[in-house]
Amino acid sequence: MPRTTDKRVRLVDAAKKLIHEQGFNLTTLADIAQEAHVPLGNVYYYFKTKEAIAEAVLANRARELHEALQVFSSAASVKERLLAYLQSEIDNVEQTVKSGCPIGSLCQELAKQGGPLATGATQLLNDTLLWIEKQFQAMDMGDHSRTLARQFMATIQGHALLTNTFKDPKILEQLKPALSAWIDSLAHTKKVTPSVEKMEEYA
Amino acid sequence: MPRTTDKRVRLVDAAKKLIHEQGFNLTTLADIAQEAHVPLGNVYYYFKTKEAIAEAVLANRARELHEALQVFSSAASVKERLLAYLQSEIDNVEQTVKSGCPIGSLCQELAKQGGPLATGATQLLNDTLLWIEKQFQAMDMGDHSRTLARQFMATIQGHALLTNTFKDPKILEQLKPALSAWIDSLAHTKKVTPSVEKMEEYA
DNA sequence: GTCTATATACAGATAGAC
DNA sequence: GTCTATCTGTATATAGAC
Repeated sequence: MPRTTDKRVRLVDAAKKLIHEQGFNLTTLADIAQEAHVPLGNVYYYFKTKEAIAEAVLANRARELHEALQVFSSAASVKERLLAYLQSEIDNVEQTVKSGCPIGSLCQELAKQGGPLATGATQLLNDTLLWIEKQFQAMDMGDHSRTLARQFMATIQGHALLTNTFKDPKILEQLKPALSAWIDSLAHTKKVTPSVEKMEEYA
Repeated sequence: MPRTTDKRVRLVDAAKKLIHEQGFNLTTLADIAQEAHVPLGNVYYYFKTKEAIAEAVLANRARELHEALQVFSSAASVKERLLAYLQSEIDNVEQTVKSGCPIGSLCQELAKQGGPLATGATQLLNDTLLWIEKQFQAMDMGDHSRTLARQFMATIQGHALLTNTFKDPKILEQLKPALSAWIDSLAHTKKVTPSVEKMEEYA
């Protein structure tokens, strides 16, 4: 963390990094203070509690996420938009190898302790899911958009878990051709047999 | 926890339950002792450290897993064997809604702290993955068995994460017809076009 | 606004009576 | 083998000098 930027920003950045790498419960305020080059006692001038820092981290991730989704949304086709999202995960694959998906692993951990932190983390996954669902709606997938969105997100989250567990970036990287083909197969299936029944084969 | 069974067993069962529900780091020895109806000081007669209890829990889960895989293996067809595995996850869906997949969430948490516990948790996922891979090999999927196994497991783990995050058992339950159809499509694809290229569409 | 020193709480772990 | 009492370390959080 650069020593020059605003302390509040440095603290949030440090917390964001350490919470991802070590998890929320294992990360101490002393860790965060050290990483941010801020004396421990000074942390409380900026944040009343440890939870308050975590909330700031969640807000930061939310802003970051919405900016990213905005960028992905500018791609011309549904397929390009969905693959842009996947590509952003692949761009961070070394982080994922080391510590898992920043959002997914946070949800796993915070879901267990409930409270406002769990809600905030869930919101991140939910916003992403809604964005993905919108893409499938643009593909005229109608009622199946939600199921397809879950399938898409679960595939990425599941592969992120395996990538982290087995420390192998290829697991996530190999998803790109596979999901690309999957999206094509959906469009293809739709053209050939627009019946609802056929959809379920891929849902 | 019944007060009558052996204390060591009660401690492991209590730790297993609480670690699943609260995570390893948030679960204290006092929690475990209370749940097992064992005085706190007595815990150390059975386990030297907190880590030692966690290792016993992992060993317990490993035994349980291997017994289950043994049972699934007795089904007649590959499809039935794979669906038996999925069904076992669905049978525990209320647990998953509450606390996520016992193995997957443990891997997420313990991967971040490294050490022998992370290795033990990884082993559980790896053993499962190898068993799934064996099933696809029995379907003559050859080199693609590993990729298909990852896809299968990632789908289940990903949906377990969403089930837990969004507190909705249907997310996991709806997987059964979807994965069933997916397995059929693999077999069908294989019969119609046994080329490697076509496989990747579903990988 | 900044930082040192410290209060408070509770975790893991131990000693030793029974 | 069992359990109470306690040690020790460390985390969150506060008080108050500068």
